[in-house]
Amino acid sequence: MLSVLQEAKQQFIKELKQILGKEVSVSIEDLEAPPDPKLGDLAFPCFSLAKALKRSPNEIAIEIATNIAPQGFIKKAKADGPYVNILFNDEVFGRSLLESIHEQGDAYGSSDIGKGNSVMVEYAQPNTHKEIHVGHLRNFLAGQLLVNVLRANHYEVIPTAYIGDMGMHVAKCLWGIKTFFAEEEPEKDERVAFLGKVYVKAATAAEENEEVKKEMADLFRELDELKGPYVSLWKKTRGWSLDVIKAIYKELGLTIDVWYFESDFIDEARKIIADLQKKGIVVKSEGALIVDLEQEHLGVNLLVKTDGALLYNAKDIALALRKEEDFHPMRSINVIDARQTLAQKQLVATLRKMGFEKPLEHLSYEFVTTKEGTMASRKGNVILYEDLRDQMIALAKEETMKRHEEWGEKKVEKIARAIAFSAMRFGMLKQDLDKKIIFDLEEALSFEGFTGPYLLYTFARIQSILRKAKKTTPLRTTIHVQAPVEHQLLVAMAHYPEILYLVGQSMNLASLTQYLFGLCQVFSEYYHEIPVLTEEGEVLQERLAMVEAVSQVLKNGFVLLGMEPIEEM
RNA sequence: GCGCCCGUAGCUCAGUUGGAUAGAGCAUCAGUUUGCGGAACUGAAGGCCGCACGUUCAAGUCGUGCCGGGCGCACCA
Repeated sequence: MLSVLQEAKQQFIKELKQILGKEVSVSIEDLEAPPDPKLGDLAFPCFSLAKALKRSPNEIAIEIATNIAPQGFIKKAKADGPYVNILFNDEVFGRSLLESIHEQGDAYGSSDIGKGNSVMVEYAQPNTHKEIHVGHLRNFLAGQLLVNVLRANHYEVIPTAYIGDMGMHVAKCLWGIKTFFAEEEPEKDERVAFLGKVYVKAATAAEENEEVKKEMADLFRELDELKGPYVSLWKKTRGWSLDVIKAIYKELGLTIDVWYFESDFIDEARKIIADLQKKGIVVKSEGALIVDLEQEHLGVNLLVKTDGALLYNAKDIALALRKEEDFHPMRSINVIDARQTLAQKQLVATLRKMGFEKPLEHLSYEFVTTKEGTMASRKGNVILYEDLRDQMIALAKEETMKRHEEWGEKKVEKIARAIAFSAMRFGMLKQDLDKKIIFDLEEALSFEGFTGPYLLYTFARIQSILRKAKKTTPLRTTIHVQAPVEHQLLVAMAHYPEILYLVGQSMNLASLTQYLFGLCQVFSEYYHEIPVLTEEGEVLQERLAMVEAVSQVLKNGFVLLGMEPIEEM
């Protein structure tokens, strides 16, 4: 189904084709948006035509503009230098758009592009025995946004978590418990904090003492085979972590359907490696087992350590094969930290050597640092997710109570949570994935400007208007635009389907937040300039229809971002 | 040393995949409320788009080289 904007574009293209004849080809992709809305709604640059026709682009533009008849979506065409700019007929364009938004409702903006395509998205990959910090948050939220956007484009998405429940970090932690805290049994809500504390102590002990390191490595090898005295402690502490991870996924709205655990791939990985050794793909080098990828300029893929312990890369091979076996996804996207780009390439190259040709896509994102530098559990400068969340909720509560002294505690709590989570989500998603986030608490706690709460506020004001109007009269979809800002608002809403489509294709997630912020800005301007409730009759109804449409578009965007569209705040 | 990413306003970032006069937020200054919610709006100020060549009608955007920052490159995950 075509969006209204596409229909308008098609009409423009059709007219262009009629004027230009068959000797030159023009397509929808040639159309642009003019830099200044005053210039028009769509622009057609004549440069490439100038070359083909050997005439000046300005001349061509004038000729085209004079030959375009005002009809349908097109109110006027004019030549501005080498561009043909057209203005929309607000009555036709506005009515089609408002009808389209009203009819499609929650589905407005979605496309069918992904129909019949399955996509596996792996994105929530924390380790057990460690605390969740703001770095994980970027991964969780970006991954979930990708899932939501792909689903809105009707891809059949399989959201997948991969939990690092086995590895050196686990061994270190268990060693730490046995060595320093054998007697301690933490309270239920302090279990993971306890594991974090143990990890730091164990990690420093390992750095200071070679003997300790050896003990840990021995422990790891035993654990790796799921044997020995530590298995029961591993199971218990692993359970502690999983409880917390699941709770956090739930409160962040992660819709994980498939759970994979690193510990499940140990046997498979060993079998695969043995098989690859026979085939000569895996070879022994410096005592370790590797795949030589020098020819691909990817160094060596180290799979098994000299002491026989499996490395992460080895289990990743098994994971990739298992995904294929379980789901046969047409595409497979891994949302992983940019620091693992080489490892991801090595994985793909190794799989190719094995005859597994399906490419894995790596949606890479830069990590989150503090002003002081990289966060590391050992350095003790990590900003824990739960601390951030609690601070944001506390601040949101304070601000909410300031504004609504009459509200009860329960209501304040509910609204404050929505505000705090919107700030957190938006803050993590508003920036391009390939830019580092230098985490600044003060900035994170800001609720003004380009922030989640600003969007919620805009939405809440819309709801306030709609509540007061009580919708006693049926909504009209005719429109008589009087001010430029009304026209701008229509155009902005019309762009939503295109944005959603492009975000799905390019995985440029931040552009969705940019778009929604821009829409809110235009609406805020409208809000200050155009009265609604003081109007009567048809004008009132038309403006309510407009406001309701904005409400719908914003709501659709909020759902994708995981922001709760609250009625008041 | 090799590879990848980043460099745009004081700070944090956009820039429609090569198009018109480079835009937002924060901070600063000056305004707007007995009109639907001031978590808002309007305006001002603020730019050798890291530097230099090149490609072409056109470069913040593409190519090459340099400078600066980050990350990765064999037993961590």
